[in-house]
Amino acid sequence: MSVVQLLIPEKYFLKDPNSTELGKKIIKSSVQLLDELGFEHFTFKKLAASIESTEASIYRYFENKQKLLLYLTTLYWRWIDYLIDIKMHYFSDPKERLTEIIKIVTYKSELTSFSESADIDLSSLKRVVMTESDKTYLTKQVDEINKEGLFRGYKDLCHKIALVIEDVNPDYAYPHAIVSTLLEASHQQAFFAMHLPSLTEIDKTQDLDGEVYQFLIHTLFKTLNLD
Amino acid sequence: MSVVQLLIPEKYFLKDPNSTELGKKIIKSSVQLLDELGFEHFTFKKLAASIESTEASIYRYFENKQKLLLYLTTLYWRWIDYLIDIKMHYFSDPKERLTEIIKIVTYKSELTSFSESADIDLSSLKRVVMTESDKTYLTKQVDEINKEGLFRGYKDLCHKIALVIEDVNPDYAYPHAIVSTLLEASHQQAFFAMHLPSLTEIDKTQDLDGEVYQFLIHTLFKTLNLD
DNA sequence: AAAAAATGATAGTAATACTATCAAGAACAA
DNA sequence: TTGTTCTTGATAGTATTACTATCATTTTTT
Repeated sequence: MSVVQLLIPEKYFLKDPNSTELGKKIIKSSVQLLDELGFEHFTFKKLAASIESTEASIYRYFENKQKLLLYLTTLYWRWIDYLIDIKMHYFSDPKERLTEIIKIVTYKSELTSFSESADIDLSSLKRVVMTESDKTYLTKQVDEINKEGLFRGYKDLCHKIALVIEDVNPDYAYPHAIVSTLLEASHQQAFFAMHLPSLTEIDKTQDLDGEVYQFLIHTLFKTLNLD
Repeated sequence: MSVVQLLIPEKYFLKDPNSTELGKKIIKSSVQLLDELGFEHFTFKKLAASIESTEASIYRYFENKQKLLLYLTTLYWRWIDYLIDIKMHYFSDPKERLTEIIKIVTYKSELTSFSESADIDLSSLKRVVMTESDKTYLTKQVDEINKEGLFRGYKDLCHKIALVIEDVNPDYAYPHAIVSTLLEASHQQAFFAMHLPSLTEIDKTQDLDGEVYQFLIHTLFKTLNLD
């Protein structure tokens, strides 16, 4: 089994967490703790305690918890991006390609074939991205963070999928808008199914991922006239 | 000109901010300050300073800033809900009704005819809802808050619109899901246009509200087979 | 005029989000 | 092998936040 290294550029950290044992522990444990506590109650002090290190040591890797979250979400999107690249080798029909992309984005099971040096629990990471990733940009510092290039991972992914959409329907006017809408919806609808069920028909007692997939495919195909 | 009183039930506050002058100042100023600082940097201490009162006094009205945000977002959704009720008197064709609803949701100018005893800047409130409202539910306390009934305003609105969708196309399987998706999208796409333009075709240098409207209408009508 | 309610003033606490300093141990190079 | 550098740990300290509590004063109600 091959080990994939997703390269995260250095603008995300002060010291590369992938370069040391402590760094890898920070990544692995932060995913767990974020999943458990949520971003608001997650602190570097608690993280330090959980890996038997110190606050000061963690601050040597990441400027603050926002940057750490940015690192983790970027890792997630880069990895989805990578999975898409691989699958695209096996499908050339743009309609099929679109279907496969939506599968990768929605199904937990599509994620498993990934292993990083700091072996991260991917279900946890997905839950963290689902619940916390919007907070990376819904802040007064968006423009600043954007200038530093820290939303690159998400933007690249969005653009990659938009190109497939242009391929399938060159007349459609909103390829990027529909991609960003549906990427967000994929997380939101799953979240609603679990916590605010009256906002969606998707039923958590059924096959949640499958239902989200059906909803997204239906919306996308109708919108792009692919039926 | 008639003054509309939107009733916000008492579960949102400790003391009704609409019942006193100080309370109205709290509401009015909190919208301004939230717009200016963002939720993370907004504190009751700063709010107290801005209205020349004290932290302790504000805590007599609201348990904490999350509850205050919940109050404000509910005010916003209730008011959209109310505007829809009015407009529905003038339109009986469900397709037209849908169009009018999307207009209310997207266009700033549709909001103006509202005046509350604590005269709130509606453009500010809309910006606050756009940027901060997701944070009311993206938290570990969702279920608890939901049990208290504090998402009622948003859920009621979503259901009201879903009924119109069922009216226009009884065979469509996801009325609530598409409504929650597009309500979220209406804010997100405007936010992206302003801060992360590569995620959308919507152009802030053009008529932003109008373009969001076009995108939503297109997506909705295609999805529901209304063309 | 008395009672009750609302507000202000002040103080205090635990937790958060850092920054700084110094010592100890590991790795690595000459 | 010794010396140097790099990494981590230990500890301390600061400003701010998110509250809670108490008591005095002002305003409103009866």
